[in-house]
Amino acid sequence: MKDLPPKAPAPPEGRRTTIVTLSRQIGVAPSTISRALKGDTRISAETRARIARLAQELGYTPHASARTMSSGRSGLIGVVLGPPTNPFYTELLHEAVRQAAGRGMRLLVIHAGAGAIEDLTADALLQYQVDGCLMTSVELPSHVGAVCAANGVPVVMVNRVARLNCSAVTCDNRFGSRQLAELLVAQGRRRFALVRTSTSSSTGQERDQGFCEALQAMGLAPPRRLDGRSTHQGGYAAGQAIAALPPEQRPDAVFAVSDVMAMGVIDALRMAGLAAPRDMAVVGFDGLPAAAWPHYDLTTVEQPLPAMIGRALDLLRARMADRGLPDETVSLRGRLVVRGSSG
Amino acid sequence: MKDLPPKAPAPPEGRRTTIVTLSRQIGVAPSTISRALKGDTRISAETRARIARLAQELGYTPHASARTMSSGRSGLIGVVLGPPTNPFYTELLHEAVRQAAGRGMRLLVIHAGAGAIEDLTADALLQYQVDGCLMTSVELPSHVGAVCAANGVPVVMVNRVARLNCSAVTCDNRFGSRQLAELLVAQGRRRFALVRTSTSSSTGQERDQGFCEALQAMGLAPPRRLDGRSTHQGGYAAGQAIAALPPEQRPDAVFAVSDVMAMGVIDALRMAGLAAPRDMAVVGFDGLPAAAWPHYDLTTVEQPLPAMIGRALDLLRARMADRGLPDETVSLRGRLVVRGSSG
DNA sequence: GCTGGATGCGCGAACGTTTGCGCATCGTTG
DNA sequence: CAACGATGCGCAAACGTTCGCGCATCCAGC
Repeated sequence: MKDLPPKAPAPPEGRRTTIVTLSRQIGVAPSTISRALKGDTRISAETRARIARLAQELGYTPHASARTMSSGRSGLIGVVLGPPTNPFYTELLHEAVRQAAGRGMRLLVIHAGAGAIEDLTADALLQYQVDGCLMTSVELPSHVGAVCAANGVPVVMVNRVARLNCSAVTCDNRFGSRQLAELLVAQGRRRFALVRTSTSSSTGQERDQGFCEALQAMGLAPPRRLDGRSTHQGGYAAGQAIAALPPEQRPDAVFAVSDVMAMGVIDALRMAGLAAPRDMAVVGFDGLPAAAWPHYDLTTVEQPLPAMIGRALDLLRARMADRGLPDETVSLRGRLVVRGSSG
Repeated sequence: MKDLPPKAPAPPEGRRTTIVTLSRQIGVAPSTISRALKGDTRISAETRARIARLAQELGYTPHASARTMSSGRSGLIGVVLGPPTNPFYTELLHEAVRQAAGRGMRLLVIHAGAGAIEDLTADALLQYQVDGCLMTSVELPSHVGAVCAANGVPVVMVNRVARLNCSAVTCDNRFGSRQLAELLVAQGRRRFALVRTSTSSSTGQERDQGFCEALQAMGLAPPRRLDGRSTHQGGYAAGQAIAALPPEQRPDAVFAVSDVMAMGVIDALRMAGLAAPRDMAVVGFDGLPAAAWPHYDLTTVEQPLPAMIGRALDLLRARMADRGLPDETVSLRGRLVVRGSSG
């Protein structure tokens, strides 16, 4: 099924090429076609080859709905996406689309954005018989979770710890934050500020805690905490607040628990005439492409997004094949990327 | 079908509630249930009410695949999304998700990113019988277009002029750019630079032309052109190049044909010790939320995204109902948003 | 020559919905 | 009183796949 020749986009005849079309032309039963195309070895290699050839010649494409009807599997993965204010979700979606295609899965966007999910929206899960669900939103999409649980649809949370009955894939937030703390301390920084998230984001909490524990372990005072609301604007506001502090109270290092907030901090500092790392080190977490821009040159922990999505899809696939597999939580270590902003 | 009460997430019995379940309980034929739920007036109002009540009680949800099989319509809209480097596409996706849900449509992500679309990916269009396709990518997704055309799937391009046989919804790029040119000239700017896109993006071309025509009409010299590659980084590089010019050759105004590049320009200027609008006015196009940040305070033309998506979905819906409607191109005027960066 | 297992394939039901057509029943009109 | 048009609903055939069985055919072994 690899390098196909040009391939006629559509059979000239009005009707779609189906398994029955093929079966008649070859002279075997439709069930044989179905099995052959799946590579069932009970069908002779020769017959399989003939069928594959004809299928390609006629531009046969399986009808997903028909398959869903009879097999119960749709090949669809429902996706619940976080708000557009954090580019991380955009990266995540792109990676998910890319990897899903390679596994014969498609992404059905159930919901995108910050708001809660309406019942009507969540119904898509049932209507389209999604095989699994990928959730990335920071907020807990209550109804979707309930629907999935009630219908045995496996759920995997990405970048968020599991709630309800579901699996999860996250970056090792504590470890990453500890690395950042240790880096900063090694650079000589001693007075810390932490820009946290306001929502009950588990990811934010873990990064917060990991950082503080590391400071404590090194015998340092806990950081001054500011709310960054998970957005650039929130980080900007926090940066302004920090810049407005009298110099003797100013931290010499700022950890924003997500890159997008760290960028806000940097921009605010710069507007106030301060610069990272000259006046203050700034570090983030996520590993957004933008963190690498010379403008930010942000030290951060890069989440292993490809690996995370890969594991998430694998977890889903395993649970589609065998509901009843226990929930699983996977934590992957990110990569500390030291750039200029940390001094 | 509005304010539903809590609604049992799933019927306790193992099997899904179908139209047949309902028909048996009510004592009418399945076809009657089907018609009643669609509000067919051939079914008496009383029967319809009874059916609606039971359906809700049992938590009936139509089976999308079954519907697709028999009616040929899937309720799915294929989406081809541009690269993650331009936040505009993220905004677009979110708006599309929001509006599609309200119309009983769902979004199936066919492809996301900058690269060309593989045949295997495009096959999803056929497999899932998408009713229509929304394309936003800057690049021309050749194969998808061909597949759609060959199978009578209506296509609407958003933020891109029509090619092949399809409709399109765009912002009035020429008009918007002209407004920007006139604004800048009114502010006393005379020496212009234009940061354009390298790809053969129709949108970029139109904005470029609109701006230049306006300058010409006002008797001014054409702008110096730089390539911004449609990314922040590209804009940044262009900004660096501009900042590196000897002062007497420097433009006093820069038009980047998309906000994301304009932001790159601003960041580069700032890094070089220059500032907008003090040393140079900078304006963009798109109306990204980020343009409003105090950090950028970017004058721009805001694309009427909600209206654009709305029109796009309406165009699709009309063409699903009646293939054979002629292709249509809709151009909507954006709103000039004057902020600080234009001086 | 008969049993026994591969090997290779066909039969037919099932999945849940839509939809064209047709058939009662009822009230109205000529 | 017969003919007739509404009104309200049922019948049954699709739609394209999958999958549990079951049935030939063939070859080997006793």
